[in-house]
Amino acid sequence: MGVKRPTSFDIAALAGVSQATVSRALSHSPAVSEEVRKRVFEAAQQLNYTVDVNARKLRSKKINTIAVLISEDLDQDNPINPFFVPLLGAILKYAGQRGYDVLTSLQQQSASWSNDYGFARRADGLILLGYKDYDDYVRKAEGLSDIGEPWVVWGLVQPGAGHSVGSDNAQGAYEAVSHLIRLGRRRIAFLGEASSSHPEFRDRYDGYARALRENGLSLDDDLLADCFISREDGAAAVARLMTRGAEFDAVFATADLPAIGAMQALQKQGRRVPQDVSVIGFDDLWAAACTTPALSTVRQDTTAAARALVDALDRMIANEPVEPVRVPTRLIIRESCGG
Amino acid sequence: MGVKRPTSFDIAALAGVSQATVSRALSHSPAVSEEVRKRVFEAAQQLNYTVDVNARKLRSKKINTIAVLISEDLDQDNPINPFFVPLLGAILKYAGQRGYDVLTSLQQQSASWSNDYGFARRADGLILLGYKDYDDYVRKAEGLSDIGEPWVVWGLVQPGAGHSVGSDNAQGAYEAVSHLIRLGRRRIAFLGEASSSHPEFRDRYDGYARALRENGLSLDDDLLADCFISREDGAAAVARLMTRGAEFDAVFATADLPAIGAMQALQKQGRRVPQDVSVIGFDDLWAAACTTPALSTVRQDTTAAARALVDALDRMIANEPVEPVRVPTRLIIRESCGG
DNA sequence: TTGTATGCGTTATCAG
DNA sequence: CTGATAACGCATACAA
Repeated sequence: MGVKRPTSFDIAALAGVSQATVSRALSHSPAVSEEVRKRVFEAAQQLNYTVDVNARKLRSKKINTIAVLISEDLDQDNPINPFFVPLLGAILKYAGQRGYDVLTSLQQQSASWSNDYGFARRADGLILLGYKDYDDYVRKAEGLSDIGEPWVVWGLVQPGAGHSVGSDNAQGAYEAVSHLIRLGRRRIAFLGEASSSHPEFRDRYDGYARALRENGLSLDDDLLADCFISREDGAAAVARLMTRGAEFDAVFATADLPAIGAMQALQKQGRRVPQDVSVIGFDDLWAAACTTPALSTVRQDTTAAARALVDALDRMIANEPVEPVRVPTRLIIRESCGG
Repeated sequence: MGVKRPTSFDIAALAGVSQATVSRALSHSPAVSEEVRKRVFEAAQQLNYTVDVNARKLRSKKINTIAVLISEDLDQDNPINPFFVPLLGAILKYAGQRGYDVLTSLQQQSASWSNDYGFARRADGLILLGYKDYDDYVRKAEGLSDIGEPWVVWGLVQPGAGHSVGSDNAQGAYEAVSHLIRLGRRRIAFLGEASSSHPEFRDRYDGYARALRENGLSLDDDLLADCFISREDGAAAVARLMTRGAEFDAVFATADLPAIGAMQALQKQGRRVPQDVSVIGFDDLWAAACTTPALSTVRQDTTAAARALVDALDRMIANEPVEPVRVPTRLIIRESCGG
């Protein structure tokens, strides 16, 4: 408690060198003799010294901190999109390896990305997870551009926009739906927002549509059910399909949460999964393996995503050019699609 | 990019006051006239000024930052204990409300809590989530005491140890097992580590034992199956019980993850849940509502937990006395226990 | 209520 | 390779 922290001057005195030399030695500057470096480290250890990061950050240009801003308010049960959880974990891990501290903040979706984290020199750059729709995204992005701090956003991948990193949504959906067709399914419902205001979901819809087309199946609007990322929405969407008398033998959902809701709704209506209806989701939440039947899904690679995000941000911080990244997905076959 | 950040001197010049006055005005010091405060805020807004947090942290004693250290390596599928996720979310939210920044870090369980975060004046205090066992805990705690930085740990509640905040594990378990007995279950298996090296689980075991005792049921070692917090462990534990021919009509697991694994293993062996075997878990992960049947469980109140953790830490930082906190749990009845 | 002066603990720029 | 010395941007004791 009361013990005063030692400063680099204390180390200098103990090691018999100047304070400047201590600083150099501790930051592994090449311009310091092995002999002196050793003395400094020993003194530091002896006094239990560590650098005051605040002084360092004040003085140096780079701050070695990344801020992760997560938009919350997904729904009641899931204040944050569960997919973000392993993604955040991967970011924490990889950023840590790269020597970055990570500040994490939950934000109301309505809040501006730039308000809290702009300008304060808290972080060198921002990683953004989640936005409500494309308009919301654009508005927030503009706020960020104004403050000039580097940022990357997870989700949509825009050609030419280096700050965009996302899964290969179209391809992932294409593979999932192709698999369903290969299993003999012909009437495949699509659960999700296909509107252009949700580009990621739109991409998944495009993959869905392409798979149908290439297999000579026609698109049927009766099989489209709008829903957002929640179990309740998925259940409601399936209920709507059934109420309107749509016939379907498979469901492709744009996220695992609605897929799980869909399975539960189907089972409640006495339709067996996968015998009567195949179900495939998107994300591969860990809970996907806990449902009965276990959920087949399109896995998003959170490790690769985290690397891409942090690397992109790191390059932007260093003022290097950055390309948008599209992270490959992988189809995970469990029980819910039957084979 | 290249635009230089304005400093408080720039604001001072624009507002026609001294830098010190700017500082006072912006930190809402009472000793500044309304008139001047207004001018300062206008100037700040005009120049898009925000305080450099690093300079502030260097200069002032308190740095308004909390570090959350999460021990990882739970198992392959779950690099971090899923229960920590909503807890972290609640901490981020509440700490944000209280004006704290939050640094989050994943650590190998083997790592020392103090190594990275001690001394560097990154944070005013530490919140610790997860430790391997009691020995591990003690070792880490000692390291922390050495550095003298305030810390609180989630988990066990030690009388007199203000840095300990946890659920009322014994009571939660007691209520769950009592409920099973009320449903007519008589042979209730306990899944978890009951050893004294895992105090939280030991408390849950004590609650289990008390419920049996008070209802005239005897403890039977045949119904105890060691397992840690993972689906695989839960499944394996049930398999062991069955292999050794133990008869049981209910399972109480010390966490949802093994409870889910147990359900899956039971179903795979053709035993119906809840008709043949009731199952209750502990935590109330969101995934508990996604299983079939939906999992009954003892909910840990992450919101209250987060408040308790942050409040305790806040008091320690302010050098005020702190009492250990035991957060109440709530039994959530779903389908897996049948009633 | 406001201004002046000082220092927080580093890193960076110069000399030597 | 090392040592003075000057910032970094703010908060605060003290004086007015």
